[in-house]
Amino acid sequence: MAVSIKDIAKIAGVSPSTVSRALNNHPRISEGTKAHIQQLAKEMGYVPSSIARSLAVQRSATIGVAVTDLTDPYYIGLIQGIEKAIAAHTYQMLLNSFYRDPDRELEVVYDFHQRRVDGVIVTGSYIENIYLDPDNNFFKPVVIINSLTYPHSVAVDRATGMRKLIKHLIDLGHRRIAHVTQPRDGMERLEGYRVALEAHGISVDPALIVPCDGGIMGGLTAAPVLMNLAHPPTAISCFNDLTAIGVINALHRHKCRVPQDISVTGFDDLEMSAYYNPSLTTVRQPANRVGERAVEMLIRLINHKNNVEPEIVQPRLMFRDSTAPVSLSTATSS
Amino acid sequence: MAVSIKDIAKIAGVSPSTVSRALNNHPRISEGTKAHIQQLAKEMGYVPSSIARSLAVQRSATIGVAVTDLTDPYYIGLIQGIEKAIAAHTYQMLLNSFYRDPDRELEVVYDFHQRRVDGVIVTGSYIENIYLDPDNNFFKPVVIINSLTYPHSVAVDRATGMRKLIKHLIDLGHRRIAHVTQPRDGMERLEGYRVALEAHGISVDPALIVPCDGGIMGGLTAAPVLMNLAHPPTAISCFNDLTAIGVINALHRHKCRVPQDISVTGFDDLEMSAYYNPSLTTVRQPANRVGERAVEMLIRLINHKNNVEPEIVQPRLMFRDSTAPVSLSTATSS
DNA sequence: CTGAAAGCGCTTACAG
DNA sequence: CTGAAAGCGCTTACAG
Repeated sequence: MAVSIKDIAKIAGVSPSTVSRALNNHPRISEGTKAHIQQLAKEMGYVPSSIARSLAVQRSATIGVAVTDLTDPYYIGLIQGIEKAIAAHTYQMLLNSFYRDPDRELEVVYDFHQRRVDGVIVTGSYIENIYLDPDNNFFKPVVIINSLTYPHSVAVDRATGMRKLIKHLIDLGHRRIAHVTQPRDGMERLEGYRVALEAHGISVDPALIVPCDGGIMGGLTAAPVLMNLAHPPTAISCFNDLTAIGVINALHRHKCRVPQDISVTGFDDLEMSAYYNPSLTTVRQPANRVGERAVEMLIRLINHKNNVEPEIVQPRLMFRDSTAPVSLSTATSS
Repeated sequence: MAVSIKDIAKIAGVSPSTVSRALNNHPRISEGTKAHIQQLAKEMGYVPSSIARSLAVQRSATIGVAVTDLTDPYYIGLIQGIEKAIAAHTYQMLLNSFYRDPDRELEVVYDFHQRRVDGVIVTGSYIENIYLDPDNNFFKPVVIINSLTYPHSVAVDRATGMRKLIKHLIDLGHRRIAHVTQPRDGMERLEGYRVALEAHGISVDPALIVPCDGGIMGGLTAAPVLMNLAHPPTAISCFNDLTAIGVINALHRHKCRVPQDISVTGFDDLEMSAYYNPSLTTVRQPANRVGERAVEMLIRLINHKNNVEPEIVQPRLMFRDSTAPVSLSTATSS
């Protein structure tokens, strides 16, 4: 269909080998023929086939990225960093989401292998052990984002982030602090919450821990559950910023003011969160940077550098307007 | 490196052709050998090479997607729809952004052609004429999202959306209506703004039209410019929701209440916008659906169906809490 | 139902 | 500096 190296060779009166070398700036080729062939290629509208090249050289210059959820802005931040770094290294990105379905995750990564990507990145894997098992034919390196156990991973220390955030609330005088958790991905944060409370001699009240789906809707449904408690919280720490926004919306409907009547915290620090009303106190996960680091790590692995170590990055607290000292009225009434 | 069809053939004692057919469920193959070979393939950890297959069958089952800006949630909505539809058709997606750089757009699409994608989708192209030019060797179909002139495109009628939105403001009594525009991508919306004003006998005041970058920051800087006018607006229509959020933030800093003192409108209807405070009056662009439609159209083109016509989808107005009747004080003072 | 052969479009060690 | 040949891992028309 398209013009090939052979077509050019025929017209130029040289061998295909020569055309290939001319096009690839091979050192041992006369300047004359090189120029001529490159000119000819342009005229003939030659577009090299990377797929034929990939077959010959046994690398595709492609990285497969399997992402947890395209609907969650946090993962988008990861993708931004990944895409930028991949492009900077002149790779291409095959992108797929698996929407928290382990079977789909496996399918996607298997398909990446069929397509002979040079490596894969997966965010929030549910099946990381499978990648470790040698007889699964996953013969390409895979880097996992946000695993604490996988050897090739870059992760944010969320437990510590949440622990500090809860400490902030305690310092503000809060004692009844709720946590809206996401059962699949929120275990580290929940742990940080527990550790912080216990470190301050506050016992964990199971009634104050409610599950959510990780989106705005989850916050919307979680808040009423908490506010209808006989003994409601004075602060609500949320799985992420989206949940916090849902919680704040529900609170407003309950005529609860944030932060005057109740404090609310997020997690992620989405771009929007600084401009929400009230602006969100939250934990910044440096998603772009984590994405970039994952690509760097993967490329080291692809190039068989063996000095790769798991990376853990510390998140940073962002104190803003959605938290305040516990209000006297609420605190005494509780 | 990995096991190939030939390896299997050797062990099974059949020809590679037979292995290929067994693996592909070819009709004329005995059940016995088929089962045996499939079993063997599994045992040997065979992972077929789609890249070799692509070379042989001359299709890659891959679609290239070039997207304007990965940082803008509107485009993410498009990508969600695209990814879903691509996966449903068992294609794979190669994703790249070009961040509004026409040269980069061309590079990306050229690279897609090198990789022999079966088709490409580009959002908000800056170089659509190039795709039309027959001697550019773009021998694969390309569908453009949001072009009004390209023959294979699906677009939202933004001019009409904006026109209706402005009419809504006029119906609320507003006469001094500003528009925060984005010079590259906002021309249709600006046009809708103009047409609406003129249709109601309101002359367009150039001082009320200010440019922005399409993000929150743009709104943040545009609002003060408008409020410092001798004759400030009573309503501000924004390029998109992000801009509106920036504008509202800046307004709050100016001690202006939205919508009591001034109305603000967005465009896009991001998920967040219904949960912003105040919730945003805006125009919904059905990004997911547009993305899906673009994939459907592209696949028709790939399969050489010739009944493809440009699609234009009508957006829908979402009336919420960021707009209100013009306040008497402000209106009379102006 | 199965095999030998040619081909997809490149690259690259080996000769010259 | 250039060419002939083999190979990357598949598919598929042509015979049998």
